[in-house]
Amino acid sequence: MSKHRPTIADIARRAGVSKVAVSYALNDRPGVSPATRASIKAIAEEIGWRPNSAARALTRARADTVGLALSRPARMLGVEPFFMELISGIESELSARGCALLLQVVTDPAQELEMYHRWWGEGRVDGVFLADVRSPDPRIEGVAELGMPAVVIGHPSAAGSLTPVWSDDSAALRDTLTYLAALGHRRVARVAGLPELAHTRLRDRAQREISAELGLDEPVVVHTDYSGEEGAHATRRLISSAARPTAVIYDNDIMAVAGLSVAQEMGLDVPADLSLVAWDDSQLSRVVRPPLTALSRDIPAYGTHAARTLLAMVADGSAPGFEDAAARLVPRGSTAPPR
Amino acid sequence: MSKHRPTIADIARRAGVSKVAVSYALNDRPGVSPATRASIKAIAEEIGWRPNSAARALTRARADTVGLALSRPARMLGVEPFFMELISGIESELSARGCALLLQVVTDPAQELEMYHRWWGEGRVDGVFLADVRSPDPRIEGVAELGMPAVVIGHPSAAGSLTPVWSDDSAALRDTLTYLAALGHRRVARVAGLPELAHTRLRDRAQREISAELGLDEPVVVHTDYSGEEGAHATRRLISSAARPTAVIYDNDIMAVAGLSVAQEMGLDVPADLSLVAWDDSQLSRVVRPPLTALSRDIPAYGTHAARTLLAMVADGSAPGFEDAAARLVPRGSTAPPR
DNA sequence: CACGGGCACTTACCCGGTTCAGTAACTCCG
DNA sequence: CGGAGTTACTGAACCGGGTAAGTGCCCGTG
Repeated sequence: MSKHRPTIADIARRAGVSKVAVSYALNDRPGVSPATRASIKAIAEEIGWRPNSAARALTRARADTVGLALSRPARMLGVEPFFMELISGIESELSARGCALLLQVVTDPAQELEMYHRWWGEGRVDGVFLADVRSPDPRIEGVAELGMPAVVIGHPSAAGSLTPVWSDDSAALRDTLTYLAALGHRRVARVAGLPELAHTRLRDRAQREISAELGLDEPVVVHTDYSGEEGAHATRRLISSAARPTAVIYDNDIMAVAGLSVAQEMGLDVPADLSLVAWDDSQLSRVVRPPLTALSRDIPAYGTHAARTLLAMVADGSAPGFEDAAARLVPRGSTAPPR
Repeated sequence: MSKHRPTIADIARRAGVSKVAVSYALNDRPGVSPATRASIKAIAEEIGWRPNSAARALTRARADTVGLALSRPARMLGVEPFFMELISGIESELSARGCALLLQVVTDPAQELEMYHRWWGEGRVDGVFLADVRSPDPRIEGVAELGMPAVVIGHPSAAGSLTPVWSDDSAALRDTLTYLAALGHRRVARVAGLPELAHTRLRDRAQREISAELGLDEPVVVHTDYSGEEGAHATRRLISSAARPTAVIYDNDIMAVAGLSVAQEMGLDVPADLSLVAWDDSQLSRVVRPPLTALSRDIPAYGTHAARTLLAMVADGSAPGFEDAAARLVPRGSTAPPR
């Protein structure tokens, strides 16, 4: 067997036609007789021909690849199931359309933007996803300037001129606070994520407004880096504070689990003494005791929608944003009326 | 500003030389005077030129990309921090060498092999990683046949003719069992992962052999799908069995946490009534009460070594395998002498 | 039976960067 | 001062596909 991958020239030689005829035949374009087309396809199949993606990218100016750079420290990435689930959802849509995902883990947003410059300049990708949007976020303007198709995974208010795919955190928070208020809670605190992230700020504001509306106390919000350690620390502080909250909402599940452990360790009964809600549901929420009441959403579907939107942008030059379903509150054993 | 990305022809025109001179200048190859080289580089910098990766791949027959396809169901992926940490480690090495990572989540190994066929046939990747090796695993032979550089993330015994990068699970298990034996445990069970995975089998065998050596009881091993649910279920069964184990080793941390919850729910005191050990450490192990004794390893470093090995294979055609450090036992509050 | 038109296929050239084989001009040396 | 060797650079071809613009050939038709 020859050591080189077969090309259309090889097929053309075998079929006794020009390589143009082969190209037409394989791309199902008119200009070849059915008989020739069939024989060309048979030969292609037989020698295991695949179109060289580089050659194709060169003429079509399409890479059939989209990029995702994540700017979180490595230790943070393992922690949250969110990204893996998002990626698997993105993938399922991409692979169905023969598109690949280029992934890069970087340490900061500046480096991420530089990555996008490189990818775009090198023609490696047709578009990118932007996650973990900050406010303000230099990536937004940077990517917009490049004219590269991009989908922001986050609220429109933070997406600038780019196309957003988002879910309504405010509605989810309203459900949760309404539920907690109905149970009789008045002091609902929140252990939030990184304060520089746009969605953290949006949640902060929504919580203040909705709390006021519902007649709850002004909420105490503690910002963390999403790690279990900081979640535990924040919980300890909240429990020890003068106006101890009767319910706490955590911006991810690892912090909620950490909070649960801390509360139990400090002799509190969950949910009688303290109710806990985890934002984003995972197996973790279900395996601890009591199981955690959680804000559940279909993250793979979220990724799928983002991918679909990005592919539409690449194909048509633009695409409408997409609002995904809001997270759904799943009450479990960690919430109850306060004592 | 022109709508097209600048090419070396643009630079050549501006510099008043041929595009060949530009190519030589930009690649630091002899054949251009220092003055010309400098001016060409300045122009390239000024107009923001980047080499088109497709064009480059076409001539050099190098994609500067390696692939990783993961064949686990989506819901499984989010659960384990392992892959995200591995990927971030792989990335850090790749990006330092200007290489990209193509990621694909597929549903089964057959599809994964098909993916590798496609990638290789299309010239999209220079090599791939193989994770979650089964025994037997059709991917091993399939990839070997293609002649595609590949690194197996797993034990040499399962890697066939491919190059392995692995860590010694047997040594880690020996440390753990020796430690538990020293504490006085005799019935040490294990809640293991998928039985079809080669490393699960290796651990199973090692556990039997080492247990016998140390004079422990023949170990009970329950296989699961790595999910918290099955971990909880397995733990319930073990606790309810006639010969209840006094210590349990879990093949991942989510199952260990699930097991901890189940044990506590069933009224057992951890560690007095039941000692627990988690294989692979994460934040999770530290935030629960008691914190879990864990087999800790530097997973990003593992990924880095795998990437380094693969890049060496791509460059030189072959590379020696690499044995990474074995997991280190980190004793925490979940292990103690049996009552 | 000449002519328009469609079919099946080819020739020629492009994409963007690399490589090989020149070719002038300039330097060195006997 | 002629020939060898070096330097700085260029033209043409190539990688593996794609597209635009032909070119014969057969067919139907007025």
